Amino acid sequence: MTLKTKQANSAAHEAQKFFFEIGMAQRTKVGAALVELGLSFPQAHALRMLDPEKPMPMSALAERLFCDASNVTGIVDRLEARGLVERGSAEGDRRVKALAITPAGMELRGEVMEIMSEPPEAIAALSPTDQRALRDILARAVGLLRERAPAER
Amino acid sequence: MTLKTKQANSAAHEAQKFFFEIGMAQRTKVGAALVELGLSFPQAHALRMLDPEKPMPMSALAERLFCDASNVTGIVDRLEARGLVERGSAEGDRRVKALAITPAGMELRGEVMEIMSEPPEAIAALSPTDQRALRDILARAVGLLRERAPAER
DNA sequence: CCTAGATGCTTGAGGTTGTCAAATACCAAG
DNA sequence: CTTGGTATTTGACAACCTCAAGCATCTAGG
Repeated sequence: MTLKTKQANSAAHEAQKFFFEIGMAQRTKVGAALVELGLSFPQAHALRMLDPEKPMPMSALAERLFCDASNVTGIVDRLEARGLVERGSAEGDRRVKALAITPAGMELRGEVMEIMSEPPEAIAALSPTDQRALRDILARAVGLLRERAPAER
Repeated sequence: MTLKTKQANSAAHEAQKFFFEIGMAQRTKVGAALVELGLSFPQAHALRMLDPEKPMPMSALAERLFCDASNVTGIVDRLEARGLVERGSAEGDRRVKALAITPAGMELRGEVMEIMSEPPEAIAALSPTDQRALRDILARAVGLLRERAPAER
């Protein structure tokens, strides 16, 4: 412990190093693909989070985006200006705006989903066996996380 | 293919879904820890990329940050204003600024490294066996990537 | 030497994201 | 009807980011 610095717990730390590197590369790739669509990362994320089935209040979107409600105003402004999203009125409470995706928005949203679900090159390069193993391990990881912190709110 | 949509290649795609989710959570956690240090993500990243041994030109940092050189000017301005970094002069070419980390910068850099090398909760929650397996698979992934694209510049 | 082009960095304009505090409009309970 | 809470917007301010233009400096051709 004193000589070898941190030998213990090193598997998770090394994994994190690679995880981070792959994530960085992916972020760059995705970012480039999004500019092609004329979308910034937050805009794309907002489009992803919106429910095609049911309109959603601004506040709900802010929560999903982990940012201030006043920030969402601007993001939605730009999306609405391009006709991708509409601010409707919610029934029962005239304060809340019901965010709905327009057909044009759905179209773009589809492309965004495709871009962002595309696996990073590093993962795509793995053997099918490794890919399955990776998926299973990551599935376990998020599973463990969810069962450990279920009462987060 | 027509009925089941995309069944093929789904392992990598599912893996990517989990990968993205873990990455998002980690980004939030790291971001929060960085504000504690009074650092933004780009600033922390810059600090990480600087070489403690050898001063580095602005352009080199811009490359590592994947952004425009003019952007680096501002980021370094703020780091320098806090005494974390110094713009020295490079020998041989009076145009280039040699970026060096100050002792205070090294201190903060250490904390940043620690924060960012901390594995996401999801990964930390895995069994040691899974952690090792994950590390090995990710190591193979970045290895494959590097050997496939060695002549990137 | 000296001049033309290339290179490293900064500056300025302009846009998006982000936060906070204050304003507005509305709901809901006393 | 008044009082307090909630949803959204606005305005001020800061950071990040890109592009185009500018400045100083280097380098190569004549």
